[in-house]
Formats: sequence, structure tokens, C-alpha cells
Amino acid sequence: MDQERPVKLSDISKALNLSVSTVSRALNDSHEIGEETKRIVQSYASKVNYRPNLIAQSLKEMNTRYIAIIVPEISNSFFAEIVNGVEFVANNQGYHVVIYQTHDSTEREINIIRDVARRKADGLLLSPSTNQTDVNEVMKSIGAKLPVVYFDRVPSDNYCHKVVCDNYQAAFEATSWLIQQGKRRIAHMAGPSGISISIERLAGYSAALLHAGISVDPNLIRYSNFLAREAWDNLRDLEEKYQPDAYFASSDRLSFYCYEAVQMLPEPRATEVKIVGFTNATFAHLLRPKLSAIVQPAFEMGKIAAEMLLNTITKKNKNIEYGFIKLPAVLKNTE
Amino acid sequence: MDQERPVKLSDISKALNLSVSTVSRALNDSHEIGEETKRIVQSYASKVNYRPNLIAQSLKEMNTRYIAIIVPEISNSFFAEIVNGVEFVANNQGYHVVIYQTHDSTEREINIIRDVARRKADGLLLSPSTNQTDVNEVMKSIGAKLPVVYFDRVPSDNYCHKVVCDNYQAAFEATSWLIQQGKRRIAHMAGPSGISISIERLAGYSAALLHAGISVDPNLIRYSNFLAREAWDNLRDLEEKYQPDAYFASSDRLSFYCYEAVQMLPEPRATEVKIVGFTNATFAHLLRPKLSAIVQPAFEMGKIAAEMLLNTITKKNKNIEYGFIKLPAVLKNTE
DNA sequence: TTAATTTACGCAAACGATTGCGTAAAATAG
DNA sequence: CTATTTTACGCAATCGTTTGCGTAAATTAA
Repeated sequence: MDQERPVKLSDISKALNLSVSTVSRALNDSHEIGEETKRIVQSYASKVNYRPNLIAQSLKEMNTRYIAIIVPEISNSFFAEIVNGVEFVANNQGYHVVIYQTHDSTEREINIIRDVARRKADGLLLSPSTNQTDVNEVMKSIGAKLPVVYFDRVPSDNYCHKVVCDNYQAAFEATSWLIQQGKRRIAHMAGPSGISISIERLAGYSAALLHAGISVDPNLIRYSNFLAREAWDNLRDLEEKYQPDAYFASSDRLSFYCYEAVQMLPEPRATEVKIVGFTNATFAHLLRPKLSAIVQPAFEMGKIAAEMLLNTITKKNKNIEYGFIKLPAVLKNTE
Repeated sequence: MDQERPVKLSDISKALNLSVSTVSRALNDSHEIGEETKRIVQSYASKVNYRPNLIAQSLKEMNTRYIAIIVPEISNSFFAEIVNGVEFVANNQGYHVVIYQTHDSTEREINIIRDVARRKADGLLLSPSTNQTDVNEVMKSIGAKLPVVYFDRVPSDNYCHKVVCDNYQAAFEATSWLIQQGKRRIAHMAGPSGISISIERLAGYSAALLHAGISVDPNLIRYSNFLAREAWDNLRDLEEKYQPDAYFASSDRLSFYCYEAVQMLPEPRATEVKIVGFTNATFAHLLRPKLSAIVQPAFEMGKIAAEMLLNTITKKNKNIEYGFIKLPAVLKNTE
């Protein structure tokens, strides 16, 4: 086996009897190099398949030309679509996108953020896991060098870039729709308490109920993190004690847990209990009975988040102006 | 705003009146450094929140401590699970995992492979998109420096590491099951012709038919890449001309396209036509009528692939022995 | 007590690229 | 024909680490 080591500038410079700097400039099409020399260098470089070492380039240039995105779970269609939106604009601007997943573990998240900082990613797109305060602390400790745009789950303060969908409005509409369908005892399967999306969706849900003259029953509101176990316990308990006639689920996974639990109920409840939930799953519309879906403009959110991030990266020294974009979600699969 | 630049070794060395090399060795707990000095350096470093610059480290060490995985689509549960398996073992061994998706574009794939090579990833896990020959060429051009393990879609030659599931056996069982259900005119929605999984699944399908005394009708075999358009045209044509009484779908997406198309048929076909397909979608079991699923041990495949890769990375100079692992898939949702 | 060894540190070269500056030769100006 | 500018290249520093080697001082051996 030929231990075919990648060719570097000095290899070319030796072969052509030129200095390394001349070779470098020739390849970068510098005006300081004669046309003839350029041609020779470039053709030789492509002949021997020269590819600049990005590690070395990054060290010199102090940038890496890639951005990182940290999501809870890539198999979640919502986040997958966001990633696609991010890739769409980033690739167009010559940036690569590196994807990390936290599996909703704060510990993993912190490790990843540290790593992203140490590897000198040019920017970070972040949808923080549950634990707000820990993450805040890490973000401080890595210094002000790393531009960040938050999406979906965002901090409450205003000194950062944020992209979200209008969770309040979406929750309001979804709940109102259930009410229109004649439902009164509407349970809310909420995400972890304390994070932005949970708070806003709960608010929209409550507002819709009140707006329809229905009082908000705390017993019907259940917080779950994303472990199946917790959601199931909540569902079982709700069914035993309160038998809601509808569910409003606050996340992709909760929507499907809900759906599954309801399908396992004896008839006629299994078909009568309506479910509406946040989900971007491509195949949600195949389910019978229907799972009504609040679909977020995930691809668009990704695009916008990436644009904001790349803007702050390239316009580094200008004075920053924090953006807060809120996009509408749409309700689908309402028969 | 304090332009809080990351602290580097020379900052520490100046502050403590030590040489850079001493600081470096102290932080790496070298035996050449006095205990007292170590303590001073380490405590100061942690006080000022020193984090080594991984770019610089990588350049010096000639490794990056991360591996790349290239998949067609992260939203596909099969690949998402593979990624999870990979992360599981890689993280345990101190490696990070960088995820790229090709969206089944050969062009994107080639760009990504080149980038992975230039960024000096320590290894690559690859499930090549459709175009075999192009990818082969790129893999040659980037030189022998990058250890690669193929999974799912693998090259035919034996001089590489491969992890797959037993596609032939799975297809055989799935088709046999359909036959047991009394189906005779079984259509096969195949993936792109020419890639390993398509070939093996087709072979298993054909063998099962022949084993049951049913002749293989080429009209019932349709190749689609993963564009919705192509699959739909095939489905429509099949329905118009041949009205199969069952479908065997060769991929996640094809399974769902099939399912959707069949559900749109007039009764009684919509409920009578059975579908069995490869899918690792978590909620496939929620569908009614059922979508019978060939579930691959994706997490396990990811684990094994990562182990093989990390083995070849760490045992670099030893003589390589190519591995070819084949795991069984299981048939689920058969009522 | 002197010689040999160990301890504890600094100097400088690397890793592979980019770039400011210096400088011969060539081209242009006067 | 001399003076100045331009062209076309090389030298060497730099990015932030790691590490081989050299060497005083401290310790041990003889």
C-alpha cells in the first residue's frame, strides 16, 4: 500500500522549485504572481490533487467556515426540517453545517457547547434543553466570541437573537378548534415547565379556554419532559381520574404518545376523543382517526435563523442589533 | 463590550512568568513538571477558564478526535437510529460525531466527502447515495488516509469495512409472509437499481416467490429513487394495469408512499391490499390498517460500524483486516 | 568530596497554511 | 542614460499547540 499522504504546499514548492509563498499566492490567484507561474502551479496542483488543509487554514485565518446547530433529536421531523433550512442558506454562503444532538440531556448539551467553542465554529444555532440556568452559565463561560442564534426554545432576555413560531397564537387556535368541535374538558400535555415554548403554549391554551368561557382546570394540565415514562404516567392518570374529551399536545413526541394512548382506550372513547398537537411529522396525515397537527414553518425558521447568524458572523465589528423573529404556525388535518 | 478573547497558553505563561512549554506540560500533567508548579498552573488556568484551541491541537497532533457520518436524510428514523448508535460508542471513546446529509444528491455527497477529508476527520461512516462509480472515484482521489466504514448501502468489493442487515433474508421473510396471507400478485417497490440493498432485497423477494411456486413478474417490480414523483408514477401505473394484491416496499419512504397510495384506493382494495415495507419509523405501528414493518437493528448497526471504524483508527499501522458484519432484521406489525 | 544522575524547566522547531515586507530584475518615466 | 516604478518572487513571522533536546540546579551515588 502506498502510504499516500496528502500533498501540501511545500511538496509543490519543491517539485516546481518555487517558494511556498509563491505557490500559495499562485493558487489564490494573487496579482503578485506572473500569469505563467500561476498556470504552472495551478495545473501541477490539480494534477497532484492538492487540497488545502482546512485545519491549517483555520488556525491561520481564525475562522472555520462552518456553523454548528444543536438540537434535541434529529429524528424529530421538526428539527430535521430546521436543519434543512439552515443547510440551505449556509451552504449557499459557503458554510458547512455541523449537527449535534443532545437527547434532551443538559450534560450532553453543555459538553457539546464547550466543544463547539473549542473547535472554533464560526457560529452556533441553539435550541436549549430543559435546564435554562446551567446553559446560561456555560454560554457566559465560553466568552463573547461565539455568535449565537436561538430558535424554538429561547431565553427570555432580549439581548440575543431569536427565531420562534407564534406559539401562543398556535395554541390558541388549536384549543379554540377543539372547543368548536364541542369539546369542553380539554387536557393539555405540556412540555417541561419553565421553557419558553411550554409557557407560551400553555398561555394560548388557557386564553382560548377563558375566551370560550371555560375555566382552566389545573388537573388537566400535565407537564412531561420527553421521556416516554413520564408522559404515559400522566396520560394514565388523566384517563383514570378525569377522562378528558380532547387533548392538546405540546410537542411532536407528546402528540404521538397521546395518540397511542387514546387509541388504546375502549370504544367509543378511542374514536371520540380528539387530539391536536404540535408536530411536523411528514406522515402524520396518514393516521386514522386523525391527529390534527399544528405545523410549524420549520424550514423557514431554519433559513431565517441561519441568515441571522451568518449576518452577525460577517458583520462582526459593527454594533449588533438583536433580532426576534416570530412566524405563524398552521393547523392541519382538521377534517 | 469586553472583547473577551479566549485565553491561550502564552497568556498563562506571561502571567505566571513561565515558559509556554512548561505551562503546556503542566496542564497535561507531565512528569517533567514539579508538583508545585503544576498546581499553580492548573489552578490559574481554571481560574481564567483556559480551553485549549482544538484547531491548533489538531494541526499539531494530526488528528481531530472526531468522526464523520454521511447519511441520505437525518429525518429518516433508520438513519437517525444509526447515528445514535454511532454516537453511543464514539462518545464513550472520546470522539465526537459530525453528521452530514446528502439528500440523495451525488453532488452533495462528493462535496461532503471532500470536505470531510480536508477537515481531517479521523474517520468516515458512509452510506453512499445512488451513484456508485462517482463516489468510488472520489474515495480514491482523497487518498488512503481516511479510514472508512460503509453501512446499509455498501460497495460490492471485499476490500472495505461493511455493516449491513441481512436484506436478502428480510425480504424473503416479508414476501413469504405476504404469500402466507394469501397474496399472489405481490408488487415490489424497489429502490434505485444497482445499489446493494436494492439488489439483495429484490433477490429475497424473487426467491420467496419462486419458493412458493409463484413466477416473478417483471411488470410488478418498479425501481424508484427517492423522489416522491417517481414513486407515485410507479404506483399509479401499477394500479391501473395490474392491481397488485400486496406491496413489498424497499425503503422507509417507499413504504409510506405505498401506504398513502393504497389508502386512497376505493374500498375494498384500500383495506384488503397488504403492505409490508422496510421502515424504522417509531410510529409505524400506529397506522390502521397496518403497515407491516421490516425493522432493521439500526442502533446496533451504528454501534458496530463505529466500533469497526474506531478500531481501524487506533490500530492504524497494524495490517488491516476487513470486516463484513450482517445483522438480522425482524418483521413486525403482522397482526 | 567529587562524579553521576535526576529534577524542573526553557528554547526552538514543528504542524500547514497565509501574508507583510524586502529585493532583485524588468519596465517605464524623465 | 539615469531615476523611479512596477513586476515577480523569496524570507520569515504568524496562528496556538506539542515535544525533542539542552541545561542549570538539586539530588544521589561512589
